[in-house]
Amino acid sequence: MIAARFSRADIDVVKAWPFEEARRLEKRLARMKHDGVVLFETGYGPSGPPHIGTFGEVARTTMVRRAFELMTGRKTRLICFSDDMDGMRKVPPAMPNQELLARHLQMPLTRVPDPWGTHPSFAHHNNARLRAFLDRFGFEYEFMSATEQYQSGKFDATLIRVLERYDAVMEIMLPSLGDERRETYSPILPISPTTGRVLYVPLLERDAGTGEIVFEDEGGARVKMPVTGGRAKLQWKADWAGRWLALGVDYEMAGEDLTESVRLSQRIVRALGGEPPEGFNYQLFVDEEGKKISKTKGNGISIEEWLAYATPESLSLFMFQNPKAAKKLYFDVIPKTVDEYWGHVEKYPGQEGAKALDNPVWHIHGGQPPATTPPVSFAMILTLASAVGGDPEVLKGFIRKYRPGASSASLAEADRLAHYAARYYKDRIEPGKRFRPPTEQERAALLDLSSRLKALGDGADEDAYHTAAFDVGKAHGYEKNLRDWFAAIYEVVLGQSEGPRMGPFAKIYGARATAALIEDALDR
RNA sequence: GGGCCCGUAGCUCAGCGGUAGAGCAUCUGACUUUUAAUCAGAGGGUCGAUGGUUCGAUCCCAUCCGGGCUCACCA
Repeated sequence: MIAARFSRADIDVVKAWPFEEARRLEKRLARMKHDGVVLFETGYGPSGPPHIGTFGEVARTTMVRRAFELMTGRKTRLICFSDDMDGMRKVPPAMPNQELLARHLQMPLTRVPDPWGTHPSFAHHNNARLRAFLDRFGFEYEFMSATEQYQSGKFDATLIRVLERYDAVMEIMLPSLGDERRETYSPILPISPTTGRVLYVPLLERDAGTGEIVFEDEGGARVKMPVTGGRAKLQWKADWAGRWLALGVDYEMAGEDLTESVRLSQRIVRALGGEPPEGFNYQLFVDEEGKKISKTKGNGISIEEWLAYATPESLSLFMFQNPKAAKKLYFDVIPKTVDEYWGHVEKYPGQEGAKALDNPVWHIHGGQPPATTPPVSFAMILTLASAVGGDPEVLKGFIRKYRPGASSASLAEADRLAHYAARYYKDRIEPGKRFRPPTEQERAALLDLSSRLKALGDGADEDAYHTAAFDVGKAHGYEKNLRDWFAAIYEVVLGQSEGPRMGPFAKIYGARATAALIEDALDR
């Protein structure tokens, strides 16, 4: 259906990065003579809630996936893999039941009780949050749990393979380790049969033939047991490599902070006889000053904040743009990104072939961008909000005044934006408002305007209010410079230097309400 | 210090071998009951710097400068 619009020639010249990625993936598959279902993966660590980086990774991976599907017509899957068998290294702060968590340190996250008591484990709780999070954006994916994979035996063959290629794996890993860890390192971590903790202990003996290892358990006993069936797991870089091999992952991207890990995991998977997936390192986000975003410092913005003030599509656009550059993630980019998104939506229907495929909205919507745009820009709604305050209903009224001919679908989009704008105004603009006191001349004129508005009442025509505003200005000495009069209204009453046309404003906001606004300002 | 990534107009980005582009922002003009609408127009970049390859480089190569990440442990 979608493909009918684009020829192979179009697709071959598209420059948009998801297509560049798809081309690299296509080459990999050709090299491997791989003609099955193509597997994309993203990883998630369930020791905390999903965050903006989680969104970015899934969104960007999905963009590559859709480009690849269009390019090749092949079947694909996206696995969101949760590392929920990892041991809990430390108690995550800001959570209930700290002492309960503390008692389960080093245990697999699926063995740690849920501090909120709503799920079978801490990991189950966070996994559920991940899924709810991804579902909220409509991502198409399959969730996969490390614990389930290990326990089901899906990774058994890979664990045995690690035993077989143990020396090669160690040779890759050891140079990357510090002296202390080098002494005790093992790519295979047994789960203690007595305490249930993930053990970071050396393997005293190993037998690839029987699949058994010998290690010193907590308490000092020498234990011999098989690595299979969830009794042991792989450690980090070997784990990643093992997963690629066991699942047959074809594409996975990672943050640039993981560049070195990716390199090592690639070498390991080769040592195990596999082929590393295609993928690239996207850059991390920075704050307005170009500094790394850290949760403890609280710089930059969180996904919750972005979605409080703007649409998910705008966030997707942000993720689409320039993934190889360290992008500045701060408040001022939000409104801009929202309007850029609509600009791209507007252009899309008029674009053909490669041009359309280069358009970010093709990628944001997996080839099916919406046809409707709001009748006013988000910037416009924000300025409106800054004049009339953060009441979405009032904003909606204004939008209909500004664009009487707008379709209902278009207005629905604007209404959605109005709610974001209202919130943005209340949190970000209103606190910074500065009202100046009126001069005596202005005070008299504003009082006059207030009483005339009250006299006209709420039912009058907007022209009547507008005329009143001009009459008052003329009557109070502004006949030659009415601009100053209006500026005075905005600065004294609205706390800003510019504002809306007074007639429509009074009509929609209400004549009495406007009068009250003026009187409040004079009482300030 | 080593490795990887990035550096195009005020901002966000596109262009990736053939006389510098878009959106937003800014400024000007029009609409004469406004100053956020709308329309028309303008200014603004030695494409981080320097060398090299080429008839020709923002685009290729080298070096340098600036920024980010990474080089105990954990993931």
